[in-house]
Amino acid sequence: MTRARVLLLNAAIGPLDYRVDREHAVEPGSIVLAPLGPRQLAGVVWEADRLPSDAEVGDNRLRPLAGVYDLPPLGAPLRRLIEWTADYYLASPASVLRMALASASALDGGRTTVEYRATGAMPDRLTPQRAQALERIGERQGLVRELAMIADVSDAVIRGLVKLGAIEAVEVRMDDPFIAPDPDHAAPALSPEQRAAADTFMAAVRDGGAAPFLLDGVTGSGKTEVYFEAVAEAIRQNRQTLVLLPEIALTEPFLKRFAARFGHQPVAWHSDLRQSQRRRAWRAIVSGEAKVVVGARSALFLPYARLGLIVVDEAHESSFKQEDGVMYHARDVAVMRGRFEGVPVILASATPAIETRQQVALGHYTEVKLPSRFGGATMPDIAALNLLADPPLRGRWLAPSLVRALEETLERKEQSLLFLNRRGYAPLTLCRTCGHRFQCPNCTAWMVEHRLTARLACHHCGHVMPPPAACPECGETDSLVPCGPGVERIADEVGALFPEARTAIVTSDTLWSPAKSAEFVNRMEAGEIDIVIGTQLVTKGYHFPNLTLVGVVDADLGLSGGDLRAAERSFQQIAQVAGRAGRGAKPGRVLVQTREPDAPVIRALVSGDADGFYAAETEARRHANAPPFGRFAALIISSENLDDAVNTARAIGRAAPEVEGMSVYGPAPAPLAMLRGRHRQRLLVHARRTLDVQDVIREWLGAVDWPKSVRVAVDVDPYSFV
DNA sequence: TAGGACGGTAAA
DNA sequence: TTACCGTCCTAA
Repeated sequence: MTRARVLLLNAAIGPLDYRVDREHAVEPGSIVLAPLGPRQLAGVVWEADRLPSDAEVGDNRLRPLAGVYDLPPLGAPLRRLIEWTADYYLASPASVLRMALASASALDGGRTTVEYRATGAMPDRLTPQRAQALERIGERQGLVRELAMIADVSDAVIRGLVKLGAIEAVEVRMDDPFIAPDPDHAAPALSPEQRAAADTFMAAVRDGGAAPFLLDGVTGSGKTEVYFEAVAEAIRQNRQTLVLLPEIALTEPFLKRFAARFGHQPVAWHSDLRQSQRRRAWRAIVSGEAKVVVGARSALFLPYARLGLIVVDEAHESSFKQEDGVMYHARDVAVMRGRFEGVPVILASATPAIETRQQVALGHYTEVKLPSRFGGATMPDIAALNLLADPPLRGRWLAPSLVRALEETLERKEQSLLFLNRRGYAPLTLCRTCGHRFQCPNCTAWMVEHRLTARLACHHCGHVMPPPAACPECGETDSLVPCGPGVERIADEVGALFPEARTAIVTSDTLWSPAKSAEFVNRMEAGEIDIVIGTQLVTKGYHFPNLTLVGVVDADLGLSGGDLRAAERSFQQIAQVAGRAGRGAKPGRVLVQTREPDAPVIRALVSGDADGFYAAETEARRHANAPPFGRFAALIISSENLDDAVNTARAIGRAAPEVEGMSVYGPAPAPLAMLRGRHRQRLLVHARRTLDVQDVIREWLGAVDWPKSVRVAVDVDPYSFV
């Protein structure tokens, strides 16, 4: 008898054994439907055939599989990736598998409809209507009503012919096929530097085999054009390409750019797809029809039929780190998938992460450099503005010299960008009389005032309230003051300074849909905007040749807090936003407002000494045994009940094993002590690189029990320490 | 004693 | 995760 070990789409249970009946042929990877208790669940065969009839569950207790889907089995490399991800990030294999089978409705088949066409057979009794119908229909195919219309007979005549076998029903796929991009549609003229880089990647795609690359090119160097050549090569080889982008908001400009190069858009994959779009995309990916897929990190686990290349664009972005559910880092998992599938992986960035640079230094990744801007554009000139020496007016945030620069840029009819990584109008509302601060009831966070939508909002849980007229504490009216600036407040300031200037606020609040994003790009390109005020959303991906001035409103913002990556992240963010300036023929200028012009980050940005900055940061990390030289894991213990969370965290802390090369800190309230109504405690594990922390933690947590209401999540290689 | 809330556990 | 079962409690 045949046994199959099946991994079900149920995060709470491991693989279960089933009986495979004769009518079902399965192999490892087959997507099947299996009975579980009173229900049926989709799953994937993990092992088949040669399973021993183990004593644990005897043959007689096995239930038969309910069915096998008419889909290609998941390949061995993907199954291995699922196992590796579950193992490394301490997640259940089923929760990783769910990302691969991301669309339950796609398993059942694409959307179809039934049409009718003549079979060529003549009915026994050929009435005049029937003869007329068959003659006029000819080779045509359509719905009953359409055929009746064409033949100018009633529906009943057509249905009669169907019954007699003169017309047959055919199932027709309703999803339009995706049009394949054309690798030779509009191949650009590349600089010699770009050509050499492109040739390297094209050779890697042609030769196949795992090969991680770091494409390290300054902002405006034309990295996209270079990896597009690798994509073109993959298309020619009839292999699929996956391009990962850090944010959905970036897909829209990317799709445009891709279509200009390849004649057609790639297949998009992200969490905002409608169910029908998701099903259509999933099936196209599985069949191999989708030649190029561009997506957010979740596209990484899809079952590509013939994967040939993975590109991770803006690979340094921390949004590649998933912060809930399976807490994986898409950049790192992409490299693993490339290894298992035996395909090249290109990590593209102007400001690569220290972890990635270290892989290059160790010889694990090949670095390909583009040290100069494309088309003769020069790197922008970056200067620090000391806010202590040249302070803004009271109640203002733009220093006089930045205001002058904006004025000059306006006079030249060029565009400016003001960068502040804070959504809304003001991050805190305070009562001047009693000192009351508006805090989110569910989170340890202030309520942020949003004037555009007229409300206070929590950026962590989405809690909103109308703007208060009076202080809820002391009842005082006219006593509430907004503290600190957000982009909306800067936009107000710009409006007051330059009433004639046309401004646009660019944040996830204003560019919440692809259409809004496209509209912004169009207005920018048409010169209908003079000054953009934006959050980190505008720091990457955009290419506006007439944008020549970038102002960083508060460079010190990212440096506060004890995050081990704070300096690196500040550097990347400011370097990226600075990179928006002067990408065309006109030179760019960048003014960075700071209270600490002598901080290493600011000095590095102004002097352009990225290498020196990275070298010092790397040395500091090495000294502190921080990643990539040592490793961290965070245990987050959360519960709606504070005592339960605290007690469980203490119990876990007490059970911490003594392991050579590993220290455990805490428990202590997690940096966000309350989030979405749950109290959070944290233990931090710091270990040497070579230690198998996952194994230690698995064993450690396996020996501790906690109430059902308490959730314990492990964040391996955590990114957020704040 | 019926019926509901709760907690533990099996699901192959 | 979901379904089911036993236990305990309350209302009748």
